[in-house]
Amino acid sequence: MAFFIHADIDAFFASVEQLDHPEYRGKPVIVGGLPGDRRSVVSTASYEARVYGVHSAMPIVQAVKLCPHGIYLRGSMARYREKSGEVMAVFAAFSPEVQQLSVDEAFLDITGTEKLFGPPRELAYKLKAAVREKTGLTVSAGLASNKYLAKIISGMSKPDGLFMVEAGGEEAFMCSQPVTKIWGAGAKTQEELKKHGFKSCADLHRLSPAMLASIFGNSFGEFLYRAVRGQAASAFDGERGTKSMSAERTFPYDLFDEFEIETQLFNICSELMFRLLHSPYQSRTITIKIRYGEDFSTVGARETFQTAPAAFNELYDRLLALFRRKYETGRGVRLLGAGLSGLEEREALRQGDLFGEESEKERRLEKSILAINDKFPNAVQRGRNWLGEK
DNA sequence: TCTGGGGTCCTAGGACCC
DNA sequence: TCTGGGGTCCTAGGACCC
Repeated sequence: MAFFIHADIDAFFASVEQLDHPEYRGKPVIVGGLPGDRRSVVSTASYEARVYGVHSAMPIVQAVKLCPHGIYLRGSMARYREKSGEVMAVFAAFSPEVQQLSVDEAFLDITGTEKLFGPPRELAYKLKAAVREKTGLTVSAGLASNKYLAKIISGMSKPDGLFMVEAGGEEAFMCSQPVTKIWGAGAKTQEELKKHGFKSCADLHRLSPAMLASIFGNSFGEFLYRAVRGQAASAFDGERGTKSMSAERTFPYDLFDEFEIETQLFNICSELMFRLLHSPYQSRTITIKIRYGEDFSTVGARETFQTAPAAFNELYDRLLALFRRKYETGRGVRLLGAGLSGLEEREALRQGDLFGEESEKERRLEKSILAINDKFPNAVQRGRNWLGEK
């Protein structure tokens, strides 16, 4: 009998800050931005802050109104990644198969670990205790016969929670839940469900696959059919290699000056190239993304080339050309982004690269330039600004 | 109170080839 | 003289998640 745990670190970013700064403990901590930061949103709020109604994705300005005396922080991803690694290492001691879903959560396949750690509930207690002892953090756990259900129930008794659905009880459990608990049905789908009068999962459970497909489409209909039976585990199956890479920036104020916009594109491109060169990937498909300030509308453009860009300049030239084609001159730019998709392992691509050696030299040169840029973030930007000043 | 940044997957339509 | 289907690759946009 297969069994899984979904383990989720409680209020992760905020908890790390409280761990690193004892003076923050017991106080409302809000990670995501400082009170003056326009257009920032809350990334994580500590439980002390949630009491005031502050939650993830809320604009910082709104959080400040609800909780003016809170401790506001921009946060440090490098630190969180480090701490995440510590927690994942603890997970790995309890299961040979740990599937990390994001920086703060993972599935553990605990099938057949009974002899080592006892029955699932006992293992979960040991796991939680070990995480707390080794890292100072608390996790909430969901235990079920499949990943999908484990994921749904790990959030049912936060923080420091443990919730289990016994084998055989999956369907009955889901039917007792409102449709809002369906993971994978977000705001738009909830609206749609409400419109049709579906309140609980039991309402959906009554429908045939064909009926669900006619309302929600084949793919999503099938997903819902399985979800309300507590069986949508396949949502987490399959290979999970990296498929795309992107960088984007929202500006505190809309940008109107074309030179400034293109300078920002240059910076975003540098960041993307830096990450690309530190990855094993290469890509022939580039994407740009523009969000206009006046109506928050977002447009994108994509182009696939015969070859992957061999050098930074080539990537930038391609992105710039695509941007100029798409951008409606005169409109204020709120967000600018660049991305690479259809990522392939670099070696495979290099086979068809006639100028492999030349490119390799250029790549090495650029790697060092970008490394300098990484240490002195404004060096490259200054260069471009200087070039641009008449 | 306007609404981040990094991803994944799905849909729909067009181009092109057989 | 009008018009098949299937497959593949590509683009734009949107829903969703943490």
